[in-house]
Amino acid sequence: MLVRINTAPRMPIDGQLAALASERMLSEFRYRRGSEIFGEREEPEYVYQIVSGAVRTYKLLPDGRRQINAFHLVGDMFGFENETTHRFTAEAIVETHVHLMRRTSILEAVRNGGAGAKDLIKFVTQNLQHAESHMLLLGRKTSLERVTAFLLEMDERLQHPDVMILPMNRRDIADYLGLTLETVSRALSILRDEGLLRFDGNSQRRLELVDRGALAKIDA
Amino acid sequence: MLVRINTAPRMPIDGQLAALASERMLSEFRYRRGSEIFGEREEPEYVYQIVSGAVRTYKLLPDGRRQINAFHLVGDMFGFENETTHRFTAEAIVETHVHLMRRTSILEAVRNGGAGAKDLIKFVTQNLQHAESHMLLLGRKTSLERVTAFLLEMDERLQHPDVMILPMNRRDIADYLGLTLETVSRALSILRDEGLLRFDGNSQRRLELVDRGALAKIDA
DNA sequence: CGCGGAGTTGATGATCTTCAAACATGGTGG
DNA sequence: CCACCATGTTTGAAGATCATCAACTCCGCG
Repeated sequence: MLVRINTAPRMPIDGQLAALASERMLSEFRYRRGSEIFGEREEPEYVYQIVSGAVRTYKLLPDGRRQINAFHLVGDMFGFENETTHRFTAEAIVETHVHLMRRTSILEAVRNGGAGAKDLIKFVTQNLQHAESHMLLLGRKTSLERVTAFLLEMDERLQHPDVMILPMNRRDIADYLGLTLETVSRALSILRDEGLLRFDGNSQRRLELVDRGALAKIDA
Repeated sequence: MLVRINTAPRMPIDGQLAALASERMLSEFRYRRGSEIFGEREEPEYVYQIVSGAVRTYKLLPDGRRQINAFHLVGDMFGFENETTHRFTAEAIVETHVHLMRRTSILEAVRNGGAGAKDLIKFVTQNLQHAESHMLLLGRKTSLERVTAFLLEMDERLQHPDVMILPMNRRDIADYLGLTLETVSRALSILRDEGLLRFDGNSQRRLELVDRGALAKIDA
């Protein structure tokens, strides 16, 4: 049996602003694992689309508590701002290649009243929808439900691969779900012990969802 | 000394879509305290602007856990959807008067490429920004920080009244902050005991922020 | 191989929730 | 106009979940 994994074939680029993107693309850029792409409160200059790799965007509290807002995977666009400052910090989770385009050229396209405006509304709306369902998760779900929801979200975004390869570590997952890394680890162990989930071979980053139906039932 | 309170003078209507709204307004409508304005998964027909009163929008989990997404106050618009279903339920917290306009007429305005598109992007972006900072609150702040943040948010939205009159009860606040009503009550008691906050007269819904600076320091 | 980051697991503890009871508030009708 | 009642709020005690602290193991990489 052929095993699909989620790294090998580069996924088709499908961001809502793809048309704008490809027309206005400036250049490709590479970020090393862990490096910052832009910082919170910086002035936005570019909009980014991921060619390969993965990115986390997050906010920090003064004492260092971190809330990861979103993970951005291959094909995703991020970094767009209407306002004059970024609302997040963005970092490459692994070595990441992106396409850059100038923010101003996107804004211009919107001003010129083309299809750009509608695409942009859709883009922002999708971010909003994600944030809304994430608020429900953060405000009201248990740790087991959160971790399950995370797995199902990744599964869907990676198009249900046989083996899911997670680019992020347990701390990233924890900071996305409003938990600690230990709690994430324990939840994964429970799901594994219940047979809903299998770690692939030796790696704790490669996992296989054995029973998506049962997982969906856990995620309230 | 003259005491400003936040109910008396009807605030100027200032939603981002106000221009569209006033042009296309259909009619005024009244909702009784506690009544549903629209339900999650319903097809959106109208966009609403609050003339008087207050509205909560929320999502429910199957077992009844509730996450209130936002409170909408006088002048605020809500209920706009790009998609074909509402993503929330909306209920009147107190007796509420709204202006209705047809959703389709807004969409039309956007399609026609007027100023509508830009206003709409701004509107959706502001909702997104609110959701993003609320994710940080829900994922990473303590109960005392959450309640403090709530008070400061309301204070600002009501334009720093001397006496803040909250339309919502403790359970609503709790479901907004991802807490229980008891925890909210305890946090308010702490803030009162520390002298940062005063209950006005007998009512637990009328309160005065005595030391906004100290409150801002608590809200990390 | 061995080193260091990452992950798991266990023990303990803090915060928040749950359960419970008492009290306050504001609207209603006698 | 005031007593009454439903609803809302506070406070306390006990319990659950998740966080913290700690030790150990695993894995990937040089």
